[in-house]
Amino acid sequence: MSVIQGARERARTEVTAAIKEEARRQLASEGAARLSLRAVARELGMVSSALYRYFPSRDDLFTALIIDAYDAIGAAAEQALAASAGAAPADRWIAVCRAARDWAVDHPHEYALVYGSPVPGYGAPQDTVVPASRVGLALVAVVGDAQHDGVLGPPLGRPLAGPVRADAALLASELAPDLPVPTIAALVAAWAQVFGIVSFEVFGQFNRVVEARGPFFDQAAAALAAQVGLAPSGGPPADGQAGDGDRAGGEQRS
Amino acid sequence: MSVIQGARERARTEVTAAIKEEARRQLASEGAARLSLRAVARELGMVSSALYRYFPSRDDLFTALIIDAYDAIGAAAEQALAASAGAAPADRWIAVCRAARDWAVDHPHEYALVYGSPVPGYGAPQDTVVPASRVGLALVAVVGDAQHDGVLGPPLGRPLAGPVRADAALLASELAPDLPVPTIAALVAAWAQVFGIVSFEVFGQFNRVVEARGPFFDQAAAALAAQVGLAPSGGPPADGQAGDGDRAGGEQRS
DNA sequence: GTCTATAAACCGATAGAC
DNA sequence: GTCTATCGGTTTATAGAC
Repeated sequence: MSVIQGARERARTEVTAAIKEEARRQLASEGAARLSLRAVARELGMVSSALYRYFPSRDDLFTALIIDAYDAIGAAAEQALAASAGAAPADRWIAVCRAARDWAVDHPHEYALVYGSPVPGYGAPQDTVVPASRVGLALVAVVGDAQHDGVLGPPLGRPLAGPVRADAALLASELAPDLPVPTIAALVAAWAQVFGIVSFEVFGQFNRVVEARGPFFDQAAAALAAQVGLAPSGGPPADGQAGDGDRAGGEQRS
Repeated sequence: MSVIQGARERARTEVTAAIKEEARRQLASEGAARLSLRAVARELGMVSSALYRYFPSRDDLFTALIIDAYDAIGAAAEQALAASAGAAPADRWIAVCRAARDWAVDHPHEYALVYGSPVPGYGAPQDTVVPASRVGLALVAVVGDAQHDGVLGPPLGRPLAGPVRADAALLASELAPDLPVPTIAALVAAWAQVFGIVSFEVFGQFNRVVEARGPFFDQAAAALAAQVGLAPSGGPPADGQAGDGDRAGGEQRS
């Protein structure tokens, strides 16, 4: 790639980034379903048709935003995974969960784009599935490392029903052949449950119910760690009263 | 109310119901954010301005749909609660959770309306908060009945951090003064976690991951029952053959 | 790759006759 | 309480000049 082409490419990359950035702003004010190419162009001082040189259709812009969101929350989780290397498995689990939750709280509209209601008429293309799996794989990695270190206990819960076991066995063969099948089943459930807490917080279901949301989340994440077989590391957090900096404020910021 | 007024009222009720019914159809095809009064009117053979006699604004139609959805899923949960009276607490818990999940799977768009991404620009009025609490209260009732029967154990998990305890204590005083505070905290977490599994199923996150979704849900609900202190009733569902699934590991008192 | 112009729709909400 | 008509916007997407 020549220098001139490099410059051209760079300009294109910058415009593409600006479009996505403005689109994310509109995600906040209008929601995914009403994201409008024209409005994005207007705000950027462009004309609507110019956008089509960057994104052939509204759905393509959409897909780019979705992939970016999955990658961002996945990167946050992976960063916590790496930063916690060597720590007690239950603490690593909590750290990874917490990283995903913190990203979601900081980016509620992008979170809604990927973990909220599907947008009718939009079918996620195949390109989204790998980014979509990153948080889950970070959780698998925590458990896999614990297993490797010989400190993984059995998951809590009753024996698996046949069809559940079959699903889990298939998953295990694909992404973590060394983990016991019941552990995989517990992991999948815990994965969904973590996002249940995050969604309740981000989508406002905890309004007037849970105020200390950070500590509450950590408490629930710790219980989920135990559920998948990660032994608690010892004492509770710092139990103190001092807030962890969480406000209880409204769920929508712009 | 006279007979004539009764007839007039009835007609009004029927039109109102027809509007909501058509609006629910559009919820499915367009999503909440794009629900359009004009389109509803068009489909009903009315003129758009006529709708304003029934719903003063789009947001009011919205609110009605939301309340209906909360009431429907709440009624499903309450019906399972009543139908399971006398059964083992863990089984009642699973039945109530399963009723909510089944309703959600049968009504994905209404479910998305209330448990999915908030619609930007719409602020839920106070009228929605009582209906919104019905499923949660059904779960509280299961645990409260178990406590009343003396078969409620301690919740799993570590001791509560101070702020979490404070929130839970306030909630307990409002809706279940007889339940231990840690139980309330575990209940709130379990409540959110149940909906996490439901949302992952309804919103497509389980595609190509979990296929046996009913049994998987029951498995997870059973684990959550144990988490809030409801002892398992005995054997696994029916289906399970030889499990290497291991039972409860170390119990951590709270 | 940005522009103008255009097609062919759509929207919420209101005024005022009947 | 339904109608017509209207205000003042909005949208996706394309054609074709530059």
